[in-house]
Amino acid sequence: MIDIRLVRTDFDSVLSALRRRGVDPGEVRRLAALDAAASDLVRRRDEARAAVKALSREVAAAQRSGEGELSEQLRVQSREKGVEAGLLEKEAEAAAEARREALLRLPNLPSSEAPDGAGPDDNPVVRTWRPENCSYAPWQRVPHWDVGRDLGILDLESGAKLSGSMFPLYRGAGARLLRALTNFALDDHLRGGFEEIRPPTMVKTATMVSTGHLPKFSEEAYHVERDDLWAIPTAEVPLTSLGREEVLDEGQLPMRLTAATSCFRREAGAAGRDTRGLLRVHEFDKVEVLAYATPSQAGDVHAELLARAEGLLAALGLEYRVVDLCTGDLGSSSARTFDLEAYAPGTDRWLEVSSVSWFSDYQARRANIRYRPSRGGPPAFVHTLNGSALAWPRIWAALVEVNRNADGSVKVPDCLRGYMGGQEAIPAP
RNA sequence: GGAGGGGUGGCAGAGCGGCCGAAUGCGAAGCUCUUGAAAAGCUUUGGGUGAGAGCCCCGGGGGUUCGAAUCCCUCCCCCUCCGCCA
Repeated sequence: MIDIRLVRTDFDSVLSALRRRGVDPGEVRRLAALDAAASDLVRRRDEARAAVKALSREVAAAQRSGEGELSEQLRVQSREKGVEAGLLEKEAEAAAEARREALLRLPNLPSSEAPDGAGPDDNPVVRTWRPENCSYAPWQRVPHWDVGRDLGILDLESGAKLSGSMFPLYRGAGARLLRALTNFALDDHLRGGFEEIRPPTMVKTATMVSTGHLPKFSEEAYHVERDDLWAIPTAEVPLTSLGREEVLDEGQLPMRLTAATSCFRREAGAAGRDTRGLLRVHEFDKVEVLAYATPSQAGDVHAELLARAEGLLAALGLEYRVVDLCTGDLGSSSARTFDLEAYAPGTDRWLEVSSVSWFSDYQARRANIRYRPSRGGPPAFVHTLNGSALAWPRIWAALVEVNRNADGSVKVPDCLRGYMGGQEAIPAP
């Protein structure tokens, strides 16, 4: 959530920043009004409570000095004040709740550097990278579901038999390729100074709420009712919640974390889209990078996370482009996001394989993640950043399409061979 | 799953229903002393909100009371033992 004090002290800039992302100015004005009402009630409630406390002390004093009658009078007065305070308390709570709801509805202020735009079509491509001698021959124009089936490394039918459509099953070298990708990426991030985490994949409701995945997106997540646990849609959920209610030392920042987990998405809103192959699946593996940083570090860390994801794509030899999400397409928690899209020649599409976001203090405020400045002073909210590096099904798809040889076999990228027992290619049957 | 024990400030650890937002110790910061350091002594040292006075926070929520860290209910979490188990 954004800082309510900004709404009080700098209303106009909040208004214009949110207007860039298409927020109705009326929403912001309504929030300001709710805030004023809530503050007023809090003040009146506190005055009533202060009176109760003062009277209570007088009751005690009167009792000590044996003035029974006076004590009884004061007791009655205090009780009346207490009733008044109780009523004001209820009102103040309701007002605070209304304010909180309005506040939670507002998205983050976009970074001043985020490009303006109304939707996905307005996202500028900031750069494109391609390997040397990059070209696509006819035998690379085969979609991965055909390549995978022909080589016996992707068995979508069996996945569907076990769990339903959009639950892929990889086998043989296909499964090993996934494992290689995960080890390759984790090792790379370890060398970059990241701490490897293996978090739980099922989390409590409170954990989903603190990252903003609930209640808004409950339709998108798998829920185990008996135990009231949620299957994580991304490792961002447990990793961001790691810092929940914590006060970190500034010396620990930036704190860099990486985790490989399965991710689960119901894709309820995307029924019928991308139903073929690996473009959209209910369960997939992903390596995530995440950082907590001070506000002054955040810009560099954002660039660092982006560079890591790009580095992996380049090492894998995939042509990719970097897209700067415009204000109309930015996720609601994010101040700035770069998407990475890899080119898959067989399906002839740019596949979103990573999303690298800077959330400023929006998530940290909601999850209460702070740091203690080493120069002293009160704890301040950290900035959170995260990125996928990378999401494997689409990478897997792009890889088998790009690396398909004329004879139907698929070349294993150099960087993965060590993780594949030296295997240079997945042979055609 | 069964039986017990426990959740208090950065940590450890006290706390008859009424100067308790909280003793004490450790840790940390500042100062004095010292060539410097150690030691010693003195001082300071939780968070939220608010312009401030104030108000709130002793695992979460609710209740009793003029007044709750302290009493009651409830939920959560942790620990020990037993059982089961990859």
